[in-house]
Amino acid sequence: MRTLFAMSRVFAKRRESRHTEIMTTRRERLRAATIEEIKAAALSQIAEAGGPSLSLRGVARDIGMSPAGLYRYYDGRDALLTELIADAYNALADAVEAGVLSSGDEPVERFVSGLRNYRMWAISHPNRFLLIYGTPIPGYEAPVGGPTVDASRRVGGALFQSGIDAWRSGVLEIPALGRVPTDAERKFASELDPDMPVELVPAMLGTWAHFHGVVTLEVLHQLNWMYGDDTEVFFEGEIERILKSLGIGM
Amino acid sequence: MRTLFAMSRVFAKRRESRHTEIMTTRRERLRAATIEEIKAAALSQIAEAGGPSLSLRGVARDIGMSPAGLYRYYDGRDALLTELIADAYNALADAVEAGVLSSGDEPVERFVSGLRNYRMWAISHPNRFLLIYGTPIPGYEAPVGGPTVDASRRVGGALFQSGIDAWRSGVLEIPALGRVPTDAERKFASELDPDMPVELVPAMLGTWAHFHGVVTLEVLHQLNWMYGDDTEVFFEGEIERILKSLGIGM
DNA sequence: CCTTTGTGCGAACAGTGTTCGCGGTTCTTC
DNA sequence: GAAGAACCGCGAACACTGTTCGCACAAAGG
Repeated sequence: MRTLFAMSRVFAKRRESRHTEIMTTRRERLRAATIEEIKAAALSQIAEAGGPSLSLRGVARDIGMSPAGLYRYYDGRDALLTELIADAYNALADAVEAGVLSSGDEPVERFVSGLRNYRMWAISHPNRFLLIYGTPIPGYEAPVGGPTVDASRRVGGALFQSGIDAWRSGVLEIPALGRVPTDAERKFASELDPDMPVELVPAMLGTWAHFHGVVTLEVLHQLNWMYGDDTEVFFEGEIERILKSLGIGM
Repeated sequence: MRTLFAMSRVFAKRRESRHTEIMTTRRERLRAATIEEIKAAALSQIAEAGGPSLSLRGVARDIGMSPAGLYRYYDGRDALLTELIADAYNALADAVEAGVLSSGDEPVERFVSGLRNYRMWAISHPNRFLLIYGTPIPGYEAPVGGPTVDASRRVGGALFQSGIDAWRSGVLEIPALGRVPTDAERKFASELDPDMPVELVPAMLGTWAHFHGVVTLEVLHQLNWMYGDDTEVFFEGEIERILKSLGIGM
């Protein structure tokens, strides 16, 4: 045991001497491992009983640590939640991006594949989905400049990007906006692509709201009275209606 | 004071002797008043800090009662929540129905008015809205045959009814369903109106999902990065897009 | 008038998040 | 290599939560 400790220290020192930037001392490695263990336990607890019933003492029991000890890693329950929320956003964004990328060259198909992965991730991780798009945790409030806001943008970004790609292919018919575009809409559109019609921005946001509503109702089992456990048939129908409203007849 | 009590007892006795069905003894009246007080305190607490942080001891403090005393009125926190959830469903249904009824004779206008009131109620009572359409409360589970399921049907019923009225007026153009209708969809349609096309059922559910998604994102402030505090302009735009997808060009 | 029923409360139990101060380990610096 | 700083983990405690139990009292019914 002691020799092992000594060896790892030697390795750490060696690395440290080579490039002081990425130095991994023994403590730092253990710390990283502990953090992973904490997050894994918390995630498992959330998956089982939902985000609001995440218990610090519970994860402490799971990993065999005293509740007070956890405070060396997270400054309370809210801090742990903040990280888990950011992770959830990122995981959802990853799923969407993966769907877009892994699905041929046809832009509309890629777009639809992104939507499908959005849904699949939500259905597969309902409690994590509700962590980011459900009722905010009581005491919790997202840090204004924190990691959650960046991560939440990634989700919208991935969807927007594939939507714009679909528009670039020329198959979308965005109907005229029945009102004056907002300054923010105009700014957002011109920053993304100067040639983009402003109407595309509210159309994409509305599309997101539409299928997000479907997914939310699915996750909360609010459609089961009509479709039982097979709500996917409804989701696929809504995909078609969404595409039609974007001027795409499949 | 004593005379007043005596009088009310006389009245109670008299009523009881006349028709024993609807008897309001002194105790029953006091009990009803206490229940109202409890619910009011709980509602105020929810409005302030959200449903999950509803505290039994808190409402006990607010109304000047011991925590244990509350158990004479509600069999624990979940029972109180069940009633508040049912109330919230009913209040939302009332709002939708009021919107439909108070808005002229034109069916589409009535329908849209229902949607607008759905949104308005949600924006005005965000925490009650999240009580019914947000993350379920940790320990809580809706009683299978309880009052919450009936109340939740009322919301859908009001929306469906006004949607069907709009269809009856002949202005809706429901696009063909790209799949075989579900048995449940067929049954539901034929029970509501034998002449109704089956496609109307998923179309109405999808419409609900669409604007429900918008409202949910509004309530959770998930659209503020684009529209600031004025998300109504976006909602109204989505109303138009919804109508267009139902074949109605405003 | 006496009994039954309903009502309210204090105390207690098990659970929670969080803070504090103490030992012991690990790293850093001289 | 030794001294000092930084970090880690824990037990105890505090304030809070929902819930249960038994006891006292008021109201209702015979």
